[in-house]
Amino acid sequence: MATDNTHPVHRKITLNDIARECAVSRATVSLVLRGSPLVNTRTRARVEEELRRQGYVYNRAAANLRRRTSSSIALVLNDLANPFFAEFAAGVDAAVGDAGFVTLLGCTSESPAREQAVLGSLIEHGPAGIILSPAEHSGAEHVLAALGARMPLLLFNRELGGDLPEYAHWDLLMLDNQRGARLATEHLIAQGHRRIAFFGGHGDSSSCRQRHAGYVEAMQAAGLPIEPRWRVECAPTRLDAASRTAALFATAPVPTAAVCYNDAVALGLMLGLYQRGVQPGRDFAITGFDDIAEAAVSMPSLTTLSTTPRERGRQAAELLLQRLREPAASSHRSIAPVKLMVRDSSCPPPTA
Amino acid sequence: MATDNTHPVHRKITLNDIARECAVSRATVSLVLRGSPLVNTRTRARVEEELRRQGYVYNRAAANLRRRTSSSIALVLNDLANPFFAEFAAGVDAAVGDAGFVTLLGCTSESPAREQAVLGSLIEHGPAGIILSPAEHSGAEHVLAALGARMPLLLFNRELGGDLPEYAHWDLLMLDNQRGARLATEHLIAQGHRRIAFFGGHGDSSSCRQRHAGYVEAMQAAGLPIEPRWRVECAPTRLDAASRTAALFATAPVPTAAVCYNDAVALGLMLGLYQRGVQPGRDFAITGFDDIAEAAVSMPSLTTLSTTPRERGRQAAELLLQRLREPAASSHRSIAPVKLMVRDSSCPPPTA
DNA sequence: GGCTACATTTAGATCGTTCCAATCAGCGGA
DNA sequence: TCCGCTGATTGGAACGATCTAAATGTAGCC
Repeated sequence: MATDNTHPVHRKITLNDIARECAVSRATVSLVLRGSPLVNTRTRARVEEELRRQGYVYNRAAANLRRRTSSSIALVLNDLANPFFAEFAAGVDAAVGDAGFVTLLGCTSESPAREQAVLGSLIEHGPAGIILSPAEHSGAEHVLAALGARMPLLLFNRELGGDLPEYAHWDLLMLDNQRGARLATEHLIAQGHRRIAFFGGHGDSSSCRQRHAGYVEAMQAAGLPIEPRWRVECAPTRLDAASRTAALFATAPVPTAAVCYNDAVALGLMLGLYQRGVQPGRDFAITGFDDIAEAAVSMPSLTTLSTTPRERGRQAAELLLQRLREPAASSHRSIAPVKLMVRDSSCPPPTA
Repeated sequence: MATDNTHPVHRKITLNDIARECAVSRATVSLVLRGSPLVNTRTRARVEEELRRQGYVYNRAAANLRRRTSSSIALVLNDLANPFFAEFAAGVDAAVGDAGFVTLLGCTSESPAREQAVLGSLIEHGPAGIILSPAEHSGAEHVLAALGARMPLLLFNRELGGDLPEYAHWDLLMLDNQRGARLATEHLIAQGHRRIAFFGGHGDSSSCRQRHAGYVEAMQAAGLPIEPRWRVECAPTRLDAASRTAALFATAPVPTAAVCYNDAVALGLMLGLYQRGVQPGRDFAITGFDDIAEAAVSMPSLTTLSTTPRERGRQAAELLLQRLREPAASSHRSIAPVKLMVRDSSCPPPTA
């Protein structure tokens, strides 16, 4: 709980040092620091000069202690190495910084146990609020145990398993996965495809379930068949996707297009198609999800759904800051829109 | 300096609350928290029960204030959205967390002005030390102005321009750019190439200069010619690299291989070659630098230099922690090794 | 001179923790 | 009975800032 692995720090210049040297009181120096109009112009100048001269640095921790405030926001991510979350983190940090807060970072590596430990360690530093992208299979009760119900929390990207206590005002920011996959599917249908597969991802991932639901929705609305063998699961990596390509072509009739779980899977599928002598974007249509950097420059360029993770980061930070302003407001669910980027990979079906 | 954009926080349970309820003193509760052997087993049990019951959370800021210690490390990056730095950050955070510290994050977006602002804001939170990957063109005097000379600092990836004050014990961790590029070039030479280009990157980037120097070193050691027109500059992006491909083939004799500044450039060059009807890995050899995730699954797979950014992150954190243990030790420069990953893109030259 | 009004400054308590020196109970030995 | 010793506990002063209420000086006015 209070294990000791901290480290002593060099002697620092304090308000007292400045006050003594200027022959004024601590309080006056404090007023100068905060730009109060109460202090005389001449004293202010003297004090400011002395602050510069001694290289004073403000001790925000001490101020926060006295004022019972906080100046940090914790950001807890399931996977920082994923470019999507890295961009998201950059967006969060920018907005958090603009608001005069600082970002406390924590990574959970998709482990609920680590998530609980990280949360427990971070709250001891007294953040004003927390942005959490939960680890897969993380439950509400763990988060509640680590944070208590009063800590302002914004959940990003995934819902928590288990029951939310209704007295916890936790906000939510999700991608519109379902609508995105529906848009992609509708686009393929409009191109003339009728046999469309849903490729990649795992059924136990909530984002994958939502995207699949959007696909089903569009197919049903168009009266098109949903063949179970056109639902191919794989890990969300290029490599695994490439190796599962054959599953699409096992038995006739074969699909002419695939809605992929995400861009990594889509690019892997492209690779797999090339290896079978099928040219994506001419013989077979593909859509992705995420609009990662490579999507625009792959061969063919990839039709996909743009999620603008940096924007999402800003939005997440702003939602949390809003919550800090009104702690008692009822909890808010936001669904971020996604945008279909039509490129070359979503060709019409070959006219047989 | 002390602008007010913080936010009040809900009433918290303190040592006093626990002490009162257990009819012991604050000091005893504090001893319990820190697992001191001084307290009686029965009182300890009573206090621990009460801590749990009231959902006490330790206030590390207050403790740090009293003990004049710190429990955070600041990590300041020029570009978090870059997967290389994202991995690096994940490594830093893991090691920092293992040591019982927490990571304060800051992004500078390659702007020296922003870097100074971010550093200024972060030190007010009293980190024990700082890991800084400087913005391009950031100078030692700015960093010194923001931090003072006593703050333990580890520079990663880039040196600072301007003069280092010799009294500042700043440590350094760099990639072995020069040796890496030399290895790649030597590998191409061993494959039989004699006309080898250096492709991509900008001359004002120090990592690019180092890599180019390694290329020159290998070429000269082998007695091979270095044609100025085989040094093609471009932005380190796939798109720009693809569009500069033609520059390699402007005048005969044309090169049969290229050492690329990094993987993004190498993948862009592949794209550009395909568009000219040249097949990389058969008609033309390519090497990259970084070993990003796609390098192993591109077509052809990319021979490149692995920099293991997550490992570098751990290493950076550990170097800084070591410095905290011995603040007065003389400054230390570490060069991280890179490893040549031979894959399909570095074919022998076509036997004409 | 005595009064109020205004501009500036300040002493001292406080935030939640840790540290130091002091206290206290119990017990055994001289 | 007195002394010293050990084990357990504690009061009060820090840490570096802020806040409150009160003090100080200085004019202006009758």
